[in-house]
This record gives sequence, C-alpha cells and structure tokens, in this order.
Amino acid sequence: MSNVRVRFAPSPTGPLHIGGVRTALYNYLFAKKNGGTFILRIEDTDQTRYVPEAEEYIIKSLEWFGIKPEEGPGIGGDFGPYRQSERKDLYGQYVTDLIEKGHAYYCFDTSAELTTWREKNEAQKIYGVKYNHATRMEMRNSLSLSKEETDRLLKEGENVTVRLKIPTGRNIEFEDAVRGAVSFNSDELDDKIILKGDGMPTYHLANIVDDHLMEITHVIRGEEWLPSTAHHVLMYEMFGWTAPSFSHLPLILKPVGSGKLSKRDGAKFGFPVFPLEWHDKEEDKTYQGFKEDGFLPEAVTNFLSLLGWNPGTDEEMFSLEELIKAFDPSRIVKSGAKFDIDKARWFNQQYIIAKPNTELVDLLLPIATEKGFDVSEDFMLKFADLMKERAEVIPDFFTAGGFFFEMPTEIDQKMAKKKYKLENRPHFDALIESMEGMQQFTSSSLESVVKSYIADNELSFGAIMPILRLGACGTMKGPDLFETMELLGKDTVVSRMKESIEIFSALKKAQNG
RNA sequence: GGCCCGUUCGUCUAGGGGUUAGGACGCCAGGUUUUCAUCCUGGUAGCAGGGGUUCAAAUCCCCUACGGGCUACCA
Repeated sequence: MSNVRVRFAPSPTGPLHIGGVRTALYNYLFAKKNGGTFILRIEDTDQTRYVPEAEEYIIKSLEWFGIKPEEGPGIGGDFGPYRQSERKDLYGQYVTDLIEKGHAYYCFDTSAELTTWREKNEAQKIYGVKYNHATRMEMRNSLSLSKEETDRLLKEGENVTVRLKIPTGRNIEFEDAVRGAVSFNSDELDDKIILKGDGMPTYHLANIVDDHLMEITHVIRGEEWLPSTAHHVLMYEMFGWTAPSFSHLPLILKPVGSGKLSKRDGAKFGFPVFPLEWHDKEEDKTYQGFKEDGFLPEAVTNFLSLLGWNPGTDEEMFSLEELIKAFDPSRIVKSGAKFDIDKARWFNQQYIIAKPNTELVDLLLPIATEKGFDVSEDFMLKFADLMKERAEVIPDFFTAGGFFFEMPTEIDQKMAKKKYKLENRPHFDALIESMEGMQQFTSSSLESVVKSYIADNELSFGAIMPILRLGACGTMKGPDLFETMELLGKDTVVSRMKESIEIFSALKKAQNG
C-alpha cells in the first residue's frame, strides 16, 4: 500500500483552463501510477475573485476527462473539509504558532498605504520595492512599533495582517523533481502576508498547512509557483514539518507570439482553451469548450499528456489507463510548450476513427435530432461508419456529410460543368431507370449495375462516376459512392439524380450559350 | 529594474561526450482509392551565438542573447 498523496488545488476564480487540466492530469497519473490518492482541494481564500459556478465547472470538467478525485468537496475523505473557506478557523493556531516562534509578525499598514509607498519608490525608479528585512522597520508593524502601540492597534483590530519574517543571509536550496537543484538567497525574499485583513489566510499559509494536514507527499503544480517555493520551504522549516517533494511543470504557451496561454487566446486563434462551455457573466460572453467543439476527452488528455512530457519511446497514442502505466515524472520537460491545435485535431481524428460506431452514434444522434433530421439509429450507425475517417472533430460529420441528411443547396457547379457532357444525358437517364427498377438497392448490386452499364456501353468511369456522385451528393467529396447510395436509399437517390440531371443540363446549355 | 527557470526542425519532442542528430504534427511529392478522407512510401526542415574543457561537445563549464515566470491583503 502506497502512501503517495497528491492534490490538485485550483482556485475557483473562473473556468478551469487547459493548463489546469494538464496539472490535474499529471497529478492524477502520478497518484494512480503509485497506487496513491488523488485529492481535489478548492482554494477559495480570495473572496473578491470568487466565482460561484467555478467549483462545479472544475468538477464537471475533471469528470468529463475521467479524472476522478478520491477525496474532495462533495466526495468526502478523512482529511476534509476540502474547501479552504471552510477551513478558515483552522489556520489561526498556525499563525499564532509562527508569531510565538518569532517567524511572523503583525502589520498595520493599509493596502492604500502600501500602494502609495510602492508608487513613491517607482517615481524614484526603484522598481519592485519589497517589504522585507531592509524595509520592515520603516513600516507600521509589531517589529517597528512599541509593545503598547501594537497592543492598541491589535485591540482596534483594523487592517491587521500577519507577515512572515524571512531570515537574512540564508541560502535556500531545494530539489525540484523536474528541474533539479533550485536555490534562492533569503535576502531577496519579501515578508509575504500569510493572514489577510479579512481573516483569511493567503495561498502561502493555507497551502502549506493544508498540504501538511492532508499528508500530501508530492506537490505537482505550475511553474508560476517556483519563486514562492522558497517561502514555502522556509515555512515547512519554521513549523518543523517535512516538506513534500516538489515538481514544477512547464507552462503551456500561446501558439504564436509570447506568453502563457490565456482565456482570450481561444477566441483569437479559433480553438478552445476550456474543457467545457463557459458563460462569463461579467463579459456576458460564452466560450466554447473542447467538448462543444467536438473533441473527445480521451484525445484531449492524450494530446495534453504529451505537452510537457514524453514516455521516452516513439509511442504517442495513450489511453488514460496506458498513461497511468507509462507516466514517469522524471520525464517531464523543463521548457514551456506552445499549444498546437493542429496536433490536437490530429489526435482527435485518430480517436474518432478508433471509436466504436455505437459510441459515435451516442454523440451524433443528439446533434442530428437537434438539427431537425429524423433519422434512425441504424442509419446513424452506417453514417458514422462511412464518415468517421473524414472527421477531425465531431461537427465535421455534419459539415462534410450533410448530404446524407439533405441535398445541399449549393452544389459543386464548377465540377458539374467540367464533368457533365450533354451527349451523355441518355446514359444517365438509362442508369436512373435501372436504379429505379432495382429490387435490392445495395452497394454491391449498385456497383454491378453501374459498372456493367459502363462496360457495355464502352464508356469511361470518368464520364459517369463523377456525375453520379455530384447528382446524388452535390459534392465530389465523400465515402464510397455505392455505399453512400445504399445508405441514402433508392427513393432519395433516384429523385436527387432526376433533379440533378435537369440542373446539370441547364447549366451546360447556359454555358454553351 | 531585481530574482528564478528555460533554449534541439515552423510546432511537440528523443538524444546527457563519439549518432548519417531519431520520431510525431504540419507542409510538399508519389502510391492506393472511380472522388474526398484513411492508409503506405519518400521529401522538407533543427542543436540561439561566442568562448573554454576534451583526442572528440547538441551533450560538461562560463559569458552573451533571446524566451518565460515571479516581483499583490491573487492564486
């Protein structure tokens, strides 16, 4: 029995984005690989940025991918509650502990004062001024103020925060499982706030306390946390706790340009950055998710797993189960990866092709119904089979295979003019007549009827086949013509052909003047 | 500005002293298919730059450049 315990700890400030999904995925894979436990913890300590729908969205998204937490809000577990807001009362004693040990101190500066202070410094071209060993005595806190003054201010109780007292002259070194040794000079670190004016802990405190209390053994999170890990390591030391192992994941970057992938990039580049649809109330805007854009969850996890990790072999098709077997955190890449939607689409196509037709129908039938097409499950089964190799995403079935449901209003006129010869009209009329007379309208009988007609009349395939396709489908692109016709059915094919031949003839006559 | 992390085809990556620097996506060409797609074959294209160390450097060291992250009473 392994005691590996990892957590995915998102902040419910909005929809989970694709980078978050990958972080969750790697945590999940690592836990499963080691027979450990994967925990979901909601870090909702920032009440100003809290978005009520976000938590449910996060849970639903993970569910869609098949990433199941064993402990978490709504799931339970022995280490709950799993929402930090519900753990609020628990953090106080740890703050007191740090203050008593002389590792933390009270501050009375208001945020407005701090802002003014920073601006004043910036005006003198001093950028990124820090609240630290060099400046703390100029500020209003329990270190710089007299005991009486401190007590008085504490009694008033307004604007009281608690900061970490970072020791000077320390070299803080820790081993990152992805990056190796990382070191910081403690003189460069700021005295981070650990308890806010509203009584809520900041990420830094809550995270360390909860990771300790929940017995987290491995912290796998985004690279944006690397700099503050120095603080975290120091805090473990101050508390006298053993720090977990740290792995900092490379960031997922924009496909072009620079910077990490953001919410707006989806709209900008025309691909989703969220798993599921998200309605942003503030902007009154709806963002499509991977699901709505017709991606399969298993394709997305496969693609995402390879963005910043590789198995060390040439293999790249991995189900979630196979990923668990293959996952090795030591093979996580150090540098950021640009999001490549083309590759994501390729993966999706591979998964569509491999997916059983019945499962495809589960996805396709509701869409067909929504579009107002009255079709049977059996029809959709055959449709899925014929179209699956032609779809990168689910909607492609309907854009590329729309003619299975209705004759396109826009037919490929250019091709019709090129391939249709007026003198062949009698042949098409004859072919339509033979089709009408067929008992069995199957692809094989259709094939023999058409092919023997072509042979008997010493015609070329090129003179007949394209027109048959165009006449029945309106487009040159599609699955095997005879199988397509079989699925379309005799009545549809015959009536479409009759109409089309008239149109083609008219087109040709107009062209000839 | 400061601190930290990074840099191999356009993109994702393998390769960690001796390799014709490998694979995948994309793109191009050919084959298969009466079309399209799938599939198959081939091609295209890369070690950021400069110094060291070494018989030998993509690989180890240093510098530079570039990219990224952090620098909030946000996570």
